[in-house]
Amino acid sequence: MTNGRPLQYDPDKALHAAMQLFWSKGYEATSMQDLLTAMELSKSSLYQGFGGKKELFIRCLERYRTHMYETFRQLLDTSKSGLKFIETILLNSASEARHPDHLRRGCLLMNTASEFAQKDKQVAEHVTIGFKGLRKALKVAVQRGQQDGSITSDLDAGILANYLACSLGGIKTVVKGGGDEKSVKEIVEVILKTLA
Amino acid sequence: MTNGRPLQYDPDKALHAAMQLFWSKGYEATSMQDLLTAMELSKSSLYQGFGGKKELFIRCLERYRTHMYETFRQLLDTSKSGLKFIETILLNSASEARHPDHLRRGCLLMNTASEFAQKDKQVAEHVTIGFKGLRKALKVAVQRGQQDGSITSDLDAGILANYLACSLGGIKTVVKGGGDEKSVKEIVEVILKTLA
DNA sequence: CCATTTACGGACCGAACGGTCCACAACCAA
DNA sequence: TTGGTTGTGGACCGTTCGGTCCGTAAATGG
Repeated sequence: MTNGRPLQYDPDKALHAAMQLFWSKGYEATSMQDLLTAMELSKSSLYQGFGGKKELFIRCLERYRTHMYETFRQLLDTSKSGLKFIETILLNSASEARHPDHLRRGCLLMNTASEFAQKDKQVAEHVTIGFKGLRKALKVAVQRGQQDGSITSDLDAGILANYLACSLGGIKTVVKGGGDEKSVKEIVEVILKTLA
Repeated sequence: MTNGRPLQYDPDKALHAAMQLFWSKGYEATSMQDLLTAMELSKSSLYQGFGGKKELFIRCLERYRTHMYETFRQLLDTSKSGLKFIETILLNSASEARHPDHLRRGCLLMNTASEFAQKDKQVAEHVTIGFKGLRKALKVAVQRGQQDGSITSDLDAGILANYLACSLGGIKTVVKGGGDEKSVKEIVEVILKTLA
């Protein structure tokens, strides 16, 4: 019972650092050493506090997901219209094209889906959950757009949300593949035209 | 000068096997052992014949790219219209959704862009070349579609080609993220509607 | 001040990694 | 048959991987 030596690191900060690293480098390419350095804790502390590499990674996925939802929610609340919200998100992804390499890192969820969602049931499940939440968030935005008239009601909100999730993934891919910002912005325009 | 012992393996077959493996597992997750087994040759032969892991990988990228172009060219030649060609490509990607995990592997070029194009200049260059070729092929198809009337001429062919490359990448991502075929087909419909 | 509890640093582990090297095998020309 | 040339199998290399373990540090309650 009761307390022993207190933690010498901030678990939240450490988790954040780990997430950033996984996000930039991917799972396989991130070594325990990398993590220890970035998280500023010792190996024993990492294993004690987070279990191991995979467990840590999954916690990073959860954190990323949660943060993403929260960001979307806030952004939607402060957006003039549903369409404007979506435009902001798409253009935000597009703007990564002019970032330096290490910041042109896409979306952790999609990267993970691409890297090894197929190989690990547990990870795949978390990716699926994340995608589902993304589509849900987009659907809410589309519905709001359909209500405020900024988005066509000719198409089902769920389908449009899926379409947008797909487009978002495509943009991330194009940017990672070296697409310049101008091209990506042109693509965004086409996508937005589809919604209007 | 002249000949010594003849090769005991088929270089083309071996390269093909390596490509399949990299395609399924990604670069980092594919070990030399995996490659030796799949290519059915010895370590020395691999180093002698292909240089090393990275060199081999790049040759796989080249092979993939070439094969992709060839496939597209043939398909376009036998397609009723530009739009039909694009529909075929998109639906083909969508159909991966019902494949078993190890065959739901997306596109080697895009996977590579996602995995580590940022980390290696040489690889990044090959990815860029591959993307450029893909966009070019799509542009040709769009132009044919605009000529035969199956695709709108309201939008620039180059922009539409970029949009399609993006959409293709998005579909691959969605499928990898566990999207079911029905949803993906609905997405394809929206994309096709944009073109018409 | 001591017992207990928890966290930490770092030595250590076996396995796997990509890569090198060399003795030997298999072919050709002379 | 022999010398030159190329390919092959496998031992071997140092490094790094993720992970374990233990002695010690730092806190608490009695």
